[in-house]
Amino acid sequence: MSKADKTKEFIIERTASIFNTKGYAGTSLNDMTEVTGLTKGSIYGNFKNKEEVTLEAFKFNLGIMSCLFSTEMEKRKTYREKLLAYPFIANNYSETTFPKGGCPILNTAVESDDTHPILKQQAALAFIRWKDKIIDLLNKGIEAKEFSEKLQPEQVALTILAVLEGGIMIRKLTDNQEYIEKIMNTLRCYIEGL
Amino acid sequence: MSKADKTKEFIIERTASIFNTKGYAGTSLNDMTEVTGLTKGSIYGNFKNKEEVTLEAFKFNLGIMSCLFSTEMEKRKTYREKLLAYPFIANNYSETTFPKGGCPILNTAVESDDTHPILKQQAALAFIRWKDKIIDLLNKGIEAKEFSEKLQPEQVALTILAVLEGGIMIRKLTDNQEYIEKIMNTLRCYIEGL
Amino acid sequence: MSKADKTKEFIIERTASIFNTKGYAGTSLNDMTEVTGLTKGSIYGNFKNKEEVTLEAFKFNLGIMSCLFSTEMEKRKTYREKLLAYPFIANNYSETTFPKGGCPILNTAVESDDTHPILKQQAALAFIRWKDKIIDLLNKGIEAKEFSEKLQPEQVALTILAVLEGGIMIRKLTDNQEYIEKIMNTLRCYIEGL
Amino acid sequence: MSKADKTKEFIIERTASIFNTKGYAGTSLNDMTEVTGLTKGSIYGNFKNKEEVTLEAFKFNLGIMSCLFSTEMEKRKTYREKLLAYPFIANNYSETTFPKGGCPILNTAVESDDTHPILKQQAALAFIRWKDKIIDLLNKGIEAKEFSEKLQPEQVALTILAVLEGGIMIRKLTDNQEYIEKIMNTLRCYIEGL
DNA sequence: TATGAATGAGTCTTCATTCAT
DNA sequence: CATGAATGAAGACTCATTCAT
Repeated sequence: MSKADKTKEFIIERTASIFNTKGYAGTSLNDMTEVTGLTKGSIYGNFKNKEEVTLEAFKFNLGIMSCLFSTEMEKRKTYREKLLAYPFIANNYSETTFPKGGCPILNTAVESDDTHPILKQQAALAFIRWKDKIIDLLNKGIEAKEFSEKLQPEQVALTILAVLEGGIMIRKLTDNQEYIEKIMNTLRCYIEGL
Repeated sequence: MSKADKTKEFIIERTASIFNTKGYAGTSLNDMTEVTGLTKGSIYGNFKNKEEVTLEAFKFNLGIMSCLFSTEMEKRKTYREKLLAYPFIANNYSETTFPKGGCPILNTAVESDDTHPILKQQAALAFIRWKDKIIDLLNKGIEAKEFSEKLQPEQVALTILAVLEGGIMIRKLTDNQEYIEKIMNTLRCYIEGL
Repeated sequence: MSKADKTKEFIIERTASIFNTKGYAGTSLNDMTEVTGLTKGSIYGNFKNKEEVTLEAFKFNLGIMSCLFSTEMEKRKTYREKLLAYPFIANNYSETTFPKGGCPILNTAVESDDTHPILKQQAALAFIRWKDKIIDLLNKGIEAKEFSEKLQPEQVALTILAVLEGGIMIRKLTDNQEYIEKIMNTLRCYIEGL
Repeated sequence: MSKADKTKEFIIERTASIFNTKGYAGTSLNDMTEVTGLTKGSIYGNFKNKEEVTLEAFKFNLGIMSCLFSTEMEKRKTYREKLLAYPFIANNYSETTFPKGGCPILNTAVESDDTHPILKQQAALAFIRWKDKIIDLLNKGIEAKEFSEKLQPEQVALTILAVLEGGIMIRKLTDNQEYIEKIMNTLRCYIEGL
């Protein structure tokens, strides 16, 4: 890996959480220089734009979250148990493992309505991929006779995601861990009843 | 109502939807003068600073949404039917009735994490009041033997809100009406099964 | 005249000569604040852009030069004498009357080849108007039997302008007053022989 | 020729036309790396700074132009015919033979008034050499009885240059080939009448 | 010698805010 | 009360230049 690539990665690693906290527009070049210790010139030497940093930081945050879910899922065998990884992680949410600032998709969805169409598009894409992944799990679970045949995969997938995102948002808003636990409790029951 | 109060209200009415669309930080004084036809000086004559406008615009957007739900609820008699007003409205969501830009609580929750603590607090308060209102409905419904006695009001209320907010966010992100309909479908079933 | 208009005019007056000296791109906002004593914000309150200032400064410089020629011409009666105003003024060139930095059309022509198409267009327009004005004088002179009927107005007009601009450029480059005098001497003979 | 010299020459060759088009200040190091395919470090390895490149690029452009006139003149026998090479070339001006961007002396004269004294000095020197070369031709022509004895060599030389530069500038400004043809027509007559 | 990476002063522009009128 | 004009800090971004490798 070249030095340029190292610096790029370094910049992304350091800035990602600010982007996810202050918002992708609310994060300034100054924020970025402060947290990296680099100069503006250096950042512009490694990225074309603030937008490019923004986009890659979003991907980075997304990656952390995906990884978190994936590794937990791999530990689990049945499809039902795999799905239960979602409420499990959201419940045992911790700032050290989960991207600081919450779900990057949620954050981007809300922030970049008008202001940043490319980022919004990236987030929408990520969301749909996520949804399709859950649908895939559900279909496999149906095949494996784990879930009811009558189950409507897309509706279920969307519901799981809505509860998840809604829960994360409520936690972020109220800083009340109890709330998300209760919501995830419902989600667990919902999945168990599929 | 004094002239000052009228102007204040006028400013709020006009700016509220920009705030809910562009974000409370992303909306500039220039945006405000453009949409009101007033001068910056005039805005500062009626409000202490941008934050004050921000706060009142948030309240205004909140009011529109509350009103929407309340009037629909009043038409309905049983508590179950009252609760079903939520998925009903979210489903028949329209930019003319619902605040443009989506749920102000959700928006504020996401945007104002670090950047605007007072606004975040207001949103948190509004959320808790909303939650408590649903709890109240649930308790009354239990008393009226509409709902199961075993039902845990806070968990149910939080779940309803999570699905609602999650659904709105997904709609905002994907611009896909079908998605929210499916999610609200689940919510309807959930409420009907209480 | 409103205060805004006064400030605008003030800014133009003060900056015009820098633009004509340092070039329209080479003049920075800092140059402009220094020479006006105003802040950047104030300049942007009165002009949309640096480009807008640039364009108006060009017009201002153009105006000074046109005025210089016009007033000298009005003093003169015959068309031949009127044309002789050009070498006369270029000869008695002085930094106090003539725009500092030389002919704005010449300067703009050279500077804004690629970099500033709108400005170049303005300069080209000004040039053509100037040329047509000379053609008009020539035609009137022909009618008045002052000039030969065989004279080709456009060629003569273009020649006068080329010698004039060439002379100004040579003066600017060499800082040698003698040179322009010699060139204007030729121009005078040329006009006298028409 | 050492490798260093080769690289230097390569850089000059490639950058010269940008300098003459965008201006000596308007051309950035990035422009230079783009057009050469080299790195900034490499350019700084071969030249002390941007100014040095600037100066040599100016010389290079000057050389092209001089060469163009010289070779045309060598084909011609009488001094009058040699002088007529100027309007001939300016008339048959083509972007492939003539330095792109026009006469480097003219460009430098206009651009570098305040901003770049050394470059201006170089241009002034080149101009005077040019003028003296024409004076030389005129004197030889007088000796050879081609031109009138009464002719004032410096005035004629300056006039020729003024018309030439004025014409080139007008062409650059208006992009109208017809204009320069008319001007060069006058110049031809002027030389023929010497 | 050539490179890639970093620098920091500089560019233009927008921001929320103030205040004399 | 409302206005128009001014402020200066902060915004993103580009520049010529340097230096370890």
